[in-house]
Amino acid sequence: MTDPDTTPGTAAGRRITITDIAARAGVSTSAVSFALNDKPGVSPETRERILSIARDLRWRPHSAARALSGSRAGSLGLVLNRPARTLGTESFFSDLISGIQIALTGTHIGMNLTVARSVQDEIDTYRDWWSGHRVDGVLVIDPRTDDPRLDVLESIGLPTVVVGSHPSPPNSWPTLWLDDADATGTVLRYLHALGHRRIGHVAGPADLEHTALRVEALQEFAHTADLQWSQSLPTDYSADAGAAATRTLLSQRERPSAIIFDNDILAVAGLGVTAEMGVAVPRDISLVSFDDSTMAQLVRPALTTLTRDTVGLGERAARLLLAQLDSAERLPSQAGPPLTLSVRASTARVAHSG
Amino acid sequence: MTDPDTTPGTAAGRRITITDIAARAGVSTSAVSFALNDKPGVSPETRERILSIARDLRWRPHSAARALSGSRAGSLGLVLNRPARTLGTESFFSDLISGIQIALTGTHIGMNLTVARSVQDEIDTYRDWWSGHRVDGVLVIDPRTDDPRLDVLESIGLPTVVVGSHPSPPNSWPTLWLDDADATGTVLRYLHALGHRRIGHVAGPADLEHTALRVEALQEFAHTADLQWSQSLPTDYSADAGAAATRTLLSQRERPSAIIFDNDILAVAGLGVTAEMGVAVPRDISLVSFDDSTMAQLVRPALTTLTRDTVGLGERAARLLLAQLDSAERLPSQAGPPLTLSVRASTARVAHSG
DNA sequence: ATGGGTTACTAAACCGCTATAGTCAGCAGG
DNA sequence: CCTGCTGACTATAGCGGTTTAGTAACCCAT
Repeated sequence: MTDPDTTPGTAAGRRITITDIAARAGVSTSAVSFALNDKPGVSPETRERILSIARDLRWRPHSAARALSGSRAGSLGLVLNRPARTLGTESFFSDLISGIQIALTGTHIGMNLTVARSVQDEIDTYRDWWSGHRVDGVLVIDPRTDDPRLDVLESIGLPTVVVGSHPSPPNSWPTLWLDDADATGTVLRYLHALGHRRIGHVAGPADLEHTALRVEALQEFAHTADLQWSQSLPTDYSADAGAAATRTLLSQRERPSAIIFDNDILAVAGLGVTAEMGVAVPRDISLVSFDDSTMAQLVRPALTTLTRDTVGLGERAARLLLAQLDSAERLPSQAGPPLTLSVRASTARVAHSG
Repeated sequence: MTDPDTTPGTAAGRRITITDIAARAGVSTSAVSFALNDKPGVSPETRERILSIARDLRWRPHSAARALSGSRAGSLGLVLNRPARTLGTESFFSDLISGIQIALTGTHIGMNLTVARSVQDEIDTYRDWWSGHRVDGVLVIDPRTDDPRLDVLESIGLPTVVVGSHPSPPNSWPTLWLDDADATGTVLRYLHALGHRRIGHVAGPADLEHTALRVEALQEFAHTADLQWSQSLPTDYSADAGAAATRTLLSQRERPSAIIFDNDILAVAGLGVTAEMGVAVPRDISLVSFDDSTMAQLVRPALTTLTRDTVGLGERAARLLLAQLDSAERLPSQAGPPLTLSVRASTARVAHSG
């Protein structure tokens, strides 16, 4: 009807483009582009003039136009792939995301997030993101043995940083890794020192790398430290599975004096089972959990946990990915923040049994 | 050196474009575009041929190109703005995100996520997203009284759906709302029926709309149902604040026989305080929590909660936003999924006090 | 046979930005 | 005076789609 630019009250204003800046500065759009991207081809005075106009006009690059003209999508991708139920309860993801965001503030880079329901689903997402030019790189969590996701990411050449439990092989995408075996050793040595010789383990999904590492660490420890008994039971990280596994462990003829849980949900579910079965914590049994969250501190007795700085982990992973985007070669893997033991009320010296 | 297309082993393959499809089908790129977008202008046979080639080639639209020409960014935005600590523990956000993702599967629309540290921060994000054409619309949560975010979103004309506690005023962006006053009434009537006449309330931040509604509902109920005593204490949703508020309530000369918590973190923290102060749940005091999460079910005693389908909420909010994107007018607000009371072990008839 | 209306397509402009090739003035060197 | 070079720009060709304005072929009615 009327010129939308001048119609008062129209909802959406027109966005500022470099053409507007060019017009106002009396130069070509190329000059504006050079100035805004810190490239040679404009005099210092002109550059400053252009920058100040851009600032005045609150100009922001049209991310699609940038992405289209070759360079960057200006976005990182993260796919969450865990049972929906688990997702919400664990603080791991939100902490990780908070950390990523810290790394991203200041840069004009955003984050794309998706929830996948299977590995195949996740792979499809990576493919879509890649062919759709939606993200410049992705963060992959929970690496598996012979992870098909990494093969795909390798083949399409989508820059990746893995958050995992050991350095990635040379010539593959870098990993930010946490030493799960070492952390498990820390817990086991502590329990051993408290006199525990029968140790149960309510583990995560068997195909996750860090599950394997923890299970292995327990087996090895049982061997070298002459435990009387030890057992790892895999779960899907759900509360129900955690409760069931705990019931199984507590129903042994001679029950364990300590149980290690692979995350807080399993641990809290297990704690509920101890109450249900009349086993006192920590008098009759000691509980330790991986993945320290607020929940672990809030339940009674508060849980002894392996604390790790997940926010810092996310931040460092994102920074590593940003660096990888700017690098022609593969960057080396890095060791992530250490896991430390936060001792609370759920662990104690083993009682002299009658 | 050599043609990257034919060089074996090069990491990144070339992306498929509609030009490839057009060449293979022997038609123009326009015809391909028509076919892929279900627009008239191509015969059914040609359309089918084009579609099958696109499928074979695993073509995906270049989101940036689409965004640039078609004016759609192909992405929704969500800004999380709560204390970092809270973020992780509450399942609300992850559930909401899961729901949004459900609504988004199938569409070729993605989700942009950011964490903000203040309202101003959040507003800046919306501005950036809008001028950078990064998102087509946003989901706004936790509306406040006289919310400045909504003013900004209104003025820049960025399509919005609010997740709130009452319908939005006409001619503003639609709200998907949960009836907090009604839900609070449900809890209060139940507690009243159990004989409770002294009811405490550990609330959320005072400037959130739903906090105000709940506080108001309690006051009104206290008046009409002749409670002997009632009090709402605001918190910042943190566990520490929840514990402190609970201590305050339990330190009354004559303490409440029931406490309502505005979310599970507060409730679990409060439950810890009852243990610490030797107040038995539910014998001495009944606890009810809003925002049912796994945590509420896992602690002992399991918490009676107001259960709501947060995943469904996210899904419906996203669908409403998608519909709003396609609509010229403002869509009407909708009532969200109902809140229902899940009674567990933390509530009981009030004991006859001596 | 002519005009008018479909139908099925193609050509080309355009979205905002980047990047390459040109243009032009000014200056140095032979 | 002509050539060559440099610095500061401009013109313009994409990037991969969408969309508008043709256009040619065909059918039907007059």
